[in-house]
Amino acid sequence: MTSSTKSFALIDCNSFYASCERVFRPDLAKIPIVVLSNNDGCVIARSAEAKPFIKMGEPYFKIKDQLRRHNILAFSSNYALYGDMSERVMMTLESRLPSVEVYSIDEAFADLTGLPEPLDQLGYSLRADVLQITGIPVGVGIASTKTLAKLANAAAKRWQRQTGGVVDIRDPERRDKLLKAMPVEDVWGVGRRMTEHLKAMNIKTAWDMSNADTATLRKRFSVLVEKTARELRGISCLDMEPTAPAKKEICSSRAFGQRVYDLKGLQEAVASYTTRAAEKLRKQQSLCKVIQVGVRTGLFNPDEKHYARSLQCHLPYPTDDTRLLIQAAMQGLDHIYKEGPAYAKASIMLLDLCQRNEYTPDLFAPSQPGGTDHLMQTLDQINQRWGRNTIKPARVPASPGWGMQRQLLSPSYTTRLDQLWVAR
DNA sequence: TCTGGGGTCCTAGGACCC
DNA sequence: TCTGGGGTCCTAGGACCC
Repeated sequence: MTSSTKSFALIDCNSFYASCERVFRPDLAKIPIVVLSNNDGCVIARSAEAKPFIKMGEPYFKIKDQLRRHNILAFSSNYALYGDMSERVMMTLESRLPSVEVYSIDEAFADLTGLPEPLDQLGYSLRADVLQITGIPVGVGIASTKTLAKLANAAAKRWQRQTGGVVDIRDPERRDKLLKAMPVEDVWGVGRRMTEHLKAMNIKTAWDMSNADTATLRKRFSVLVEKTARELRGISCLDMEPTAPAKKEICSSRAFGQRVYDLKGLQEAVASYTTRAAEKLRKQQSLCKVIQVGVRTGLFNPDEKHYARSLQCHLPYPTDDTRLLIQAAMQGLDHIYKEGPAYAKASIMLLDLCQRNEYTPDLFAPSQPGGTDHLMQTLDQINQRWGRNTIKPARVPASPGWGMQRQLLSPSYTTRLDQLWVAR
């Protein structure tokens, strides 16, 4: 028996959000850019030119001077634009590759096993095609396991000029050379805490981890860490997941643009988030048995009194009806609301989900109203066609006082007719 | 004044059962 | 001194990802 070696690629967009902002602003090609989180809170993406000056996660208000000094342009995040650009990139990859797994908004794995050599040439042509069709630059890492492909991709990014953005480490010699050059914290699945532990065990590089005793890793940490070490050795433990499984929980949570002090404001926010979460729920055709509502004050201002509560409410039967979910969330909110605190954030979680077609109605459950399915379907269709919140629950305000701050927002070039490019 | 949002998986430990 | 043993299920919390 010969074990056939697999080939994986990890294709990753460079500075994705920043690159999206540039696609429709060619004048920004050489200008450093950062993209901010919701409410213009902190930095979540940086173009290559901005990286030397600005750290990831820095609060915007703290770095305004630095941005000005280095002529760095800041943008509010524009998820309508990024989501749409992501779809274009993924469709381009899917049209050229037999098996693609969309891993995140800016990354995809591909199974290259059995495709004609040389695979690095395939990598170069993917790069060129995606750039030409979408305007987004990508890097490609190729290896015999997913974890190694991630590492190869990191190398393609780090040594972009030398590698042309494509790195193939299927050759064991090249693989080992890279493993020795990469610090252990750059390994996929090794975060900050794990890095500390591993370093204490004298495991400092990816190479050290690939040679570590797997039984010890499993015992001291978990089976995931063990798998990571095996994958670094070239033993594939993580397979492609071609179709995304249904989510097991759905969350909608957001910090407010301004502090909220009254119950009415919280009710509006909770109703809005519940509406969003219910849309996601119906999109994957699930029903929800438990809804959790939470509120909290700010985390960082020492002058504000802390208050945080959350509560789970059990629905009488699994449902995807926005109205029932809002009703339950409102009852929960009543229980955890207290007058006084300066509320900074509310959240909704839909838990204990089941698939619509797997659900067997409970003989002893309270009688279940029929006929709401069609209503929710129609609602979704109208909002899909005419834009989010064309039809919405009365409690959801059109422009709430607590809404997001996005003062540096670029136009939604690709998803809004009224914000298209204008040719003169 | 101003510090993101949305997920997954694993493990330990408690509750409970026989 | 010694205070059963073994199993399942659930939950909270930790760690990780982008």
